[in-house]
Amino acid sequence: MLPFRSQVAERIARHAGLSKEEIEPLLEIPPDPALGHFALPCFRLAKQLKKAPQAIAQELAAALRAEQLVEKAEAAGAYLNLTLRLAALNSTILSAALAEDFGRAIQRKRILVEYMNANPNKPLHIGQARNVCIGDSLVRLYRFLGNHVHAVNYGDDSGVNIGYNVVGHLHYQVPEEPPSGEKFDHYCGRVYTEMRQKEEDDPRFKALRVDVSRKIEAGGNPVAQFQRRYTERCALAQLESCWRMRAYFDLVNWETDILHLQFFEHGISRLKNTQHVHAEQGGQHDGCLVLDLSELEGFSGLKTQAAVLIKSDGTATYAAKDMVYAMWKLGILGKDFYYAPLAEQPNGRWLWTTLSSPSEMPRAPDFGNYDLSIAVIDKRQSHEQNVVKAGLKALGFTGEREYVHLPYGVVYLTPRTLEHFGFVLSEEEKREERLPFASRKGWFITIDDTMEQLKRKAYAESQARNADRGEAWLQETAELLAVGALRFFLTKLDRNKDLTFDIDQALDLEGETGPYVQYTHARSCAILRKAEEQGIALPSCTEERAATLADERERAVMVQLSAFPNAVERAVRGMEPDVLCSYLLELAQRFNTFYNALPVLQGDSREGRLLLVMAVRRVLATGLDLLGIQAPERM
RNA sequence: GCCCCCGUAGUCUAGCCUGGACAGGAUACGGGCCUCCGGAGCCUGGGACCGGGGUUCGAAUCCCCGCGGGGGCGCCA
Repeated sequence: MLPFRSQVAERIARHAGLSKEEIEPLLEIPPDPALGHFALPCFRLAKQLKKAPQAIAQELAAALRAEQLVEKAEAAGAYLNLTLRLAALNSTILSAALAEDFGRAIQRKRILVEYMNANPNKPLHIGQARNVCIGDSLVRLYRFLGNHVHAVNYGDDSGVNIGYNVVGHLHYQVPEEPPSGEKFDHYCGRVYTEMRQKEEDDPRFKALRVDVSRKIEAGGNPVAQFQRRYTERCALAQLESCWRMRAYFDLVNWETDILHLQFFEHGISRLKNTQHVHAEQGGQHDGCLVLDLSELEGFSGLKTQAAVLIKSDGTATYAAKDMVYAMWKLGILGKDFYYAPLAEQPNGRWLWTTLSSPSEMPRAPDFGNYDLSIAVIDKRQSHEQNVVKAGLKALGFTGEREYVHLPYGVVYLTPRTLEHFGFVLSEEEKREERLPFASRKGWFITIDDTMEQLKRKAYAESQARNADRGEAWLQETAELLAVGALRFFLTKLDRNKDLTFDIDQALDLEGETGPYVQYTHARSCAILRKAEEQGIALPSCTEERAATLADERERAVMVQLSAFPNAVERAVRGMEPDVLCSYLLELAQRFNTFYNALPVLQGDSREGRLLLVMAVRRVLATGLDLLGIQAPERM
């Protein structure tokens, strides 16, 4: 927030005969920057001071005019509006905004952000892209604040899904290599669909699949080895889509490693010793190991007051596996994986994989033992995630460490989006406002296809404006604009709200979009470039120069600049990267208004305005980077 | 039956946690703006808080009762 807040509160408090602590929380930023830097609504003081609020505002205004810090003090009805001396205020804001550490903090937590978590047997769709945007932005935000963060993708490679493809390749002569050089995850998706059909047609299929699943879960055999190699390849193809969106990971945790290392047996034996877990005899859960929820908070009124951990056939439920996995995350399991490097990502950061046996590989980063473990999973999983938390609680886990399920709204598709990608809909479906992803019907809008369309559009736009630029530059620019458009589109909406994906909206490059913010950044760069061409040196920040920024449009930008640390803080506190989108749009809008009204390079205020442009450029670039979006100098 | 999330202009949305000045913005529609730093922009016009109570000097915001939409409550994965 604005600097000087507490000084202002202190001065007002002295004149009002109250304490600083009583005044400070009441201070506001006026809705219109022209009104001043701070406002104090005096309604609440009326009772305490036994005066009319309007009178209080007027008396305080008169008294505060004598203050050194204050340029202007006025009463507007019951509001006291204060304008501070610009030299001091502006130079403080500008030098802060121009500094390397603007908005940063010194937090030192160990944090795990687990996201993506797609089944590694098909390409990622744009619903999963929302997950990726939220997850990666959080990783960037936490790191920005100084935390030690690991980004993890959980690979569910033991489910039935995987079995279909493996059976196809091992028993039905489906070639492992994509025939026409198709991207591997897209190929896997097609094979999967074909094998689902094969199971319907061929009575031998199911037995083969059950056998394959058993071997995969047991491990240490050729089928399991084939599966790992195959699944890894598919996951890497999926990760390519993430990398393209500039989302990067540190580790892939494979479910089969959890199985082979017997994490589950180890964790569940500890759960068995708690008073809330018992073997059920008779009733609907006969022969199961269950967690009794009736005495745990948050489950009142449910039909079933118990969660099954181990089924009567001896296998584990998802909730139970998740519980044990959560124990590893928080460092209370007492077991660890083995690790090996898997791939070097485009940003130079190494991606690691878990293993179930020791390797000769170099020492892995210090995975595990997190203070804060965040799992980005859509909100439909809330109940199960509550069961996981209940399990941790039953274990007596109430330490400083925290397990968080970060829910987000479901992504739907508009009918015309499906038609745009060539799917044929029934008349009834066409009339719906939104449709769910339905893999059974093959409705599947992938990140890769959406990115291609975006890139093509951005390319055309950019080419029209930069005819003299080379092909490589155009490609690069179109790519970063496509990423900007997609990530901003998927991030800007309130995390809790359902999102209806419409291709025409997503393809929009005007209005409240990533490219709008990117454009504003390019504009600020253009001014600084022009200054350089004209031999104008970039100024350093002095009070004298800062004091010239007195126009209301300049001040509107200043106020927004000063709010950046607060926007970062709110985005992290609520785990809502969308807050940053709103902030950046507001900053860009205010800057563009300033840009249109006031020339920078001509006139007396050149040095001050250049400082403003420099600061805006920096904050836009920093903010966009926190959303995984590049800030181009030209576009 | 119970629990959770969401209802703001034609459409999409910010503000809600922490109550305060005429509820911001985008899009679509109407009217303007490049002899001047990039028109992916700027200026301008009309258009909205689901309903009813309550608390308060003051409610989009907090509380209660409704209404509407979505999701969840499996030995599924």
